[in-house]
Amino acid sequence: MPRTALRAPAASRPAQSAESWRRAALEWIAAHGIAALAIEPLARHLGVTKGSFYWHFRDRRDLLHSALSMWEAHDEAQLAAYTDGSEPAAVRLERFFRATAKQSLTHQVYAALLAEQGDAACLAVLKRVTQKRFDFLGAAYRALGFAPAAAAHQARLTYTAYAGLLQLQKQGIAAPLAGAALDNYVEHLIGVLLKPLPEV
Amino acid sequence: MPRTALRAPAASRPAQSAESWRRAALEWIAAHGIAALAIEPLARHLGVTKGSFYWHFRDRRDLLHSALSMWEAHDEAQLAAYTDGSEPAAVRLERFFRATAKQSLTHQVYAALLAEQGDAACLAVLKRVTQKRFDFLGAAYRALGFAPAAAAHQARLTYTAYAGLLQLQKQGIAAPLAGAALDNYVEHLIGVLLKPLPEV
DNA sequence: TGCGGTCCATACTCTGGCGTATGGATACGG
DNA sequence: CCGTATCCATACGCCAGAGTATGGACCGCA
Repeated sequence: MPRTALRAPAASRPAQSAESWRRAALEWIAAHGIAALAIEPLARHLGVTKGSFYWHFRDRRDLLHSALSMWEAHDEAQLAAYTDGSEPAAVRLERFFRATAKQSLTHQVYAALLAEQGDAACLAVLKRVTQKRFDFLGAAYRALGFAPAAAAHQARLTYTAYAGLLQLQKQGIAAPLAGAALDNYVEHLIGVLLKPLPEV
Repeated sequence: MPRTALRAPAASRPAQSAESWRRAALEWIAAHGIAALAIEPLARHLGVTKGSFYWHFRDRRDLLHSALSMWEAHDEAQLAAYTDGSEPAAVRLERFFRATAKQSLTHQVYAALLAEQGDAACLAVLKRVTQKRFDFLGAAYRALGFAPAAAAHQARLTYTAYAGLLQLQKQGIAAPLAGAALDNYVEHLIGVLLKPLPEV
């Protein structure tokens, strides 16, 4: 562990190796899951040894929490990009749908987090991120004219469909849905999920 | 490992300890995931030792595959109950929705299987089960009057919403949705997912 | 030139789970 | 009453990964 840096890390050198550990950890999680995040295999993957790791981090939990914090911040920034704009709700949601449909590291990490149950801190991160996204969807649906209760239900339906598709894609089931097929499906989703509810 | 039983297992005695191992394995998987399925902890949980395990099974893979086969057979039987009936498609689907909404061991195991990536055999089981359920939904939607492509999309939407809800519930996020709230949501789903598509 | 600080390699110990070997206990048939 | 088969406990060896201790390479600076 870095003993309370007495001197600033010499801004000239890169020396951002802690960052690479965090990034590598997220990629590893996305690929193999949280439980599979081990120090020595990751070190081998990076071409270094544990000596490096234990200089930058206290232990495995430290790396895990540190990496997830980084991920959470990134996700919040991502979401904010869709909250700030003052465009109409329908347009914003459509844009959100289309952007979210594309697989990326962020979503893979989310899938891993949702899949395995890590410790309390991991669950807390997962809860915060999920709640933020959920609230975003609920607000969007209300802006679309849904009644509060219906908006909540619709947000839940939309979000669970997102989460479920993530899992299925991750396992290679339900065809990767690339290109035209994906667009086609997204259009279907927009047709079903973004239309005002029929009076029941 | 049982050396090629020279004599039938004396039908008088229960001696079905292999079954208890399988059941316990499924419960353990439902609770802690596939990766966490270990022999010694499970033996401690059962109040026995590894000696018992290695008499009934060759190794960990043996138990895992054996338990999952049992689970798969159970799931197929469950699904068949909704395929056999000659009731109208809409009624059948509604019944399916309501029944599926209740959490149970089967669904927890499915969630675990969907979450972590085990070996090839596990993935094969997962694929078969998913495909069967998916086909069931697709056929039901076609019977409801959906065009083939739309039925496939709708089946995907429905199924991913199911899978996603499973995961969220498993993590204790999105409120367990018990009782009235659950019924309420299921009604919403039926309203959104079981109505014929509006002409787009 | 030597000194402190940064970053990593090497060489341990320790823990937990896997798989094996072997013997003990119980029940049943002859 | 003995032999055999079933089922499980005990006691090992083995291995991978966690965490620790220590030294060494390299750099900036006085």
